[in-house]
Amino acid sequence: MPNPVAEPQNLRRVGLKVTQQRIRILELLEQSEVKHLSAEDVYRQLLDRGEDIGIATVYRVLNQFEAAGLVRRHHFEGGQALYELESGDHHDHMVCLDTGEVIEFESPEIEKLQEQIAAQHGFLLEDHRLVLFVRKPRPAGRVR
Amino acid sequence: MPNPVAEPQNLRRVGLKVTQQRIRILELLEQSEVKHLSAEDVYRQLLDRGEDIGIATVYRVLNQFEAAGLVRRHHFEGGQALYELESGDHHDHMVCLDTGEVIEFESPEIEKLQEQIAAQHGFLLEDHRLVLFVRKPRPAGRVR
DNA sequence: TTGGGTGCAAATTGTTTGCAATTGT
DNA sequence: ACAATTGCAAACAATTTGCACCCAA
Repeated sequence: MPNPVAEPQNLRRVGLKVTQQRIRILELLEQSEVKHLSAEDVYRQLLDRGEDIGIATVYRVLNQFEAAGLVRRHHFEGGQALYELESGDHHDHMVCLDTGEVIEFESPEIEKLQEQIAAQHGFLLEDHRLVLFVRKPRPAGRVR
Repeated sequence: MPNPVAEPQNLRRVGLKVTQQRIRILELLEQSEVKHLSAEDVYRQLLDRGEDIGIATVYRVLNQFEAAGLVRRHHFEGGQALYELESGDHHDHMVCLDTGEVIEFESPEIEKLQEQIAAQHGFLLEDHRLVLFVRKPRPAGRVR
């Protein structure tokens, strides 16, 4: 079975007390269809589920999770930050400009090139952010 | 001579009235040593130069410039957006985690890979954002 | 002259923080 | 029991907006 993230030991492992709220947030991130959620999304969905939680707690917990490496924070387009569960694999994102859909992808080739470029400038690559903004091509022969 | 950006015709070309404020902002972006400035940076520096301008105008003008393709907005780390003159060439950025220094670089190979990846997913690449977070390596043999 | 542009202050949006009450260990 | 965590409301930071006045075309 896949290692479920919303497990008490995962919280203990990173030195966080196992509270209802933290478990609920992890569960939500894990179960959600949409993988990239804003703090507001998390808050609203938990309220909808009948959970008792405050927006401040959501922000605090997401920050702690990020610091602990449990989640990753993104700043695609639009003011708010989006959080996704840190799955371990390094993947980047493609955002459809028409639908807002977020697609994940991996490219070891690009990663390697990034390392090389950093090295060429005398730096060590610690992390990176790559987002492709894309669009469905107009089908051939189809015109407005 | 290199085509100066802070020229009336560049504003007219994109359908914007030629105002003192717009000219001043373009001049500042063009002359500034540091290429990536926040709205606040632009505002303060213009005030320091003795210009009479409001922060709201700076935001409005920078937004118009972005829409017109004259500047590019970035969201590296930290809350605020940074703006840089759109120079035409496609370059990406490397941010030093220790110093905050921003280095620009180009990589046609990475660009090509991006196109391929988008295509593999049935999309057309419209734009992208790539930021490398880097750090100076601890010199060999030197230990804390 | 006149519609776009500006400055000011107030309003929004997204996020953080102080503090008393609550809860996990 | 005791420190960590929570919820609320207030505080913040970055950016946007309403509106009366102003200025480039």
